[in-house]
Amino acid sequence: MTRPRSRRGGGRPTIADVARKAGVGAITVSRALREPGRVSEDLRRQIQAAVDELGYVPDPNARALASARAEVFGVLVPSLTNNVFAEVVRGIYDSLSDSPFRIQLGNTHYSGLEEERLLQVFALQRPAALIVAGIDQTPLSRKLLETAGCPVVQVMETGPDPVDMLVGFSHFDGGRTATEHLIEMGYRRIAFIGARMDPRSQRRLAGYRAAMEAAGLFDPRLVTTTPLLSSVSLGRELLRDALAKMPSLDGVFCNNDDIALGVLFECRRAAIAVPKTIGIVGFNDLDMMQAAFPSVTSVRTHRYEIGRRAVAMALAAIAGQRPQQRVVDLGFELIRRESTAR
Amino acid sequence: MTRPRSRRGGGRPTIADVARKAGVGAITVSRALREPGRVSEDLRRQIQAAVDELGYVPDPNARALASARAEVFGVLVPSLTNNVFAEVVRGIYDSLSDSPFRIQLGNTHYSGLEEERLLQVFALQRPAALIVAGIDQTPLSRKLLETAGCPVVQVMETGPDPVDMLVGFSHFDGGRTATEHLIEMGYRRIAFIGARMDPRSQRRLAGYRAAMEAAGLFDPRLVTTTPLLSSVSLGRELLRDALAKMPSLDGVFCNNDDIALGVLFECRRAAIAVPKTIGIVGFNDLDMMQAAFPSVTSVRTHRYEIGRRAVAMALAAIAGQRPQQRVVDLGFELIRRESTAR
DNA sequence: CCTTTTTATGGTAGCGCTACCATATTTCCC
DNA sequence: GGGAAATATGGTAGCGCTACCATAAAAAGG
Repeated sequence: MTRPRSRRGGGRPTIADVARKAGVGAITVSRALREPGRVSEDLRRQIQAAVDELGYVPDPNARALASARAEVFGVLVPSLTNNVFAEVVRGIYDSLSDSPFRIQLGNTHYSGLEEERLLQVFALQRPAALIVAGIDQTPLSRKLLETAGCPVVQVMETGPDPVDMLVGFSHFDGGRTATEHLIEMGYRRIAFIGARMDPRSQRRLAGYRAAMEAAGLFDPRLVTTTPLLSSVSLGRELLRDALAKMPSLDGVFCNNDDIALGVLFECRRAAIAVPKTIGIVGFNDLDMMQAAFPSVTSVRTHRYEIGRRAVAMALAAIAGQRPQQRVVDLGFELIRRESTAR
Repeated sequence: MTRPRSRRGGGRPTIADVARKAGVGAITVSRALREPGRVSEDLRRQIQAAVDELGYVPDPNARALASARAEVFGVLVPSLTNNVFAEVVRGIYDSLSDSPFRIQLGNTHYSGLEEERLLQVFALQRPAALIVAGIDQTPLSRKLLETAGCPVVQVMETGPDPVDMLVGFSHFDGGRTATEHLIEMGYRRIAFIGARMDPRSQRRLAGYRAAMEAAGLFDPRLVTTTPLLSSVSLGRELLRDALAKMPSLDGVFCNNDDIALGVLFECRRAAIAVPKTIGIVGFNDLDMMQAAFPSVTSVRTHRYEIGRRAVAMALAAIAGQRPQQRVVDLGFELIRRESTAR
């Protein structure tokens, strides 16, 4: 006579096994595990003993089906290889590693359509929370987020109109601050060089432009952009392009640190003195900016902290707490280094 | 009178709705979606029409519960910010984006214990396949992989005894080839500099040592390592340490490209000529190695391809095909550049 | 002391899907 | 043309868990 239970399953103990062993109902086991406060001290101990003895672990799939809510955070980022998002994701992972929540990571490849597709897939799982990069969702994506029925945290930016919650900083201000620093250090013909001109890069460019116009220095020929993905090599090429258009440029604000490093290498290869002839500012302040020779001025952003804060806000919302502030601006810092020390 | 169905669910159409609309049994709908070949052309069309009209999408949680198998690939990597693993993960994501499989990503932080913990969590979901970095699992991890009941692909290395399948290359050979290149170019007091000495780095070091000993050049004072995580800044520090121990060194084989870049920057800062006074070789050949000035010789590894191949092998195994080869060596290439062109 | 409210526990009925088996229906073969 | 084998479809019974409601026991209130 074979035991009828676990006909297909791998024979793992189920909640019924625990209930039998502890001499209680299955539902009480379920409660003891999820809401210990609602079960008497006595039974709780008995149940815990049975759980330990059998090595019972709840099946996440059964749980998700029965409760129509999976213990999953959906996370959507535009890139997995870009160090910036890798840091945000790391902050999210670290913050969730001690919680029961798993992470469902999606890569939108900077595509709104792909973001819509992934949000649709993610919604099927009824996630406990959604974390998405940026605030420029398509109308459909925004509707999907609004109707997801779970806390939503947009990250990396600030803005006036979050779907639910928002953690980040102002890319416009970052771009303006970087440019003002170059102006302050005496540079005048300051170029903007940017690859992968996503909305955040566009706002950095807008900040650059605002600073340049305020100083009466703006000239459209100073701006060199491309939709290609950022890379160090691309930074080299873009500086060559920028110099071809405007041989007299004396400063560069780079969209990000990869580009800045490429610009630095190209300057050295072309024997252009940094910071004497050309000043360079990057964005994000990756570790290598500090190590470079000359070290490179950059706008430090708090990417890891953005990930952590996003999770903290989502967890609070799941626990039913309304946040003090739905929009958190974590700011940035200009780190002055040799590349602009004229 | 309220409709009893979708008591808790969000009112999404279920397989029963589709079956009713198409005038068939629920199980036939299920089959039409999963094994179209087993359902007649006629019904398939009817069912497809009903699916389209209702916008039906199967519930992954219900599917996982009923079939005791989730459409999930578990992926375990030691780091999310290390570009090397980010590329592997990108290859995995890209290969799975058109499949029904989701990805469950875990970060072991280079810890065997954490790997065990994550494997235990992942196993609960009964994933369709597991992809793990490295071949140095703890005995418990190895047992968990063997009893997971799904295809397992270890990646990043080659080796004699895979749990199931294996895609990668020989780090020992990579280290030896890099070192032999330096010897061939006339360098003699060649240092090894390495951070985060995980098993793969250890094997690169072993390859270095083999090449040095074969040439009668090995000296333990040439080896500088640290368990700290790799970074460009750390590369600078380690070169200083290495020079303090052995001021006459004339070549450096670096554990990875971040370290190599740090070494390059430190050389420039200390006005040490590269490649004249010191030759530098990195490992992985990140884009920036080509862009650097001077450009840096490195061992190119096929990280994205490793991810793609791992998925291809896993999918084949899921489809019931026994692989031609359980171990795939994707090799590497030494890319010679200015940093060793004495 | 007898209601009314609260607290603690359990039973039942699914969540939406698929494994398993049963039942036609068709095709094949000698 | 009759029986075996293959093909096509459906019914039933769960997968392991939790929402919902019911009930019993204890606490509170007058």
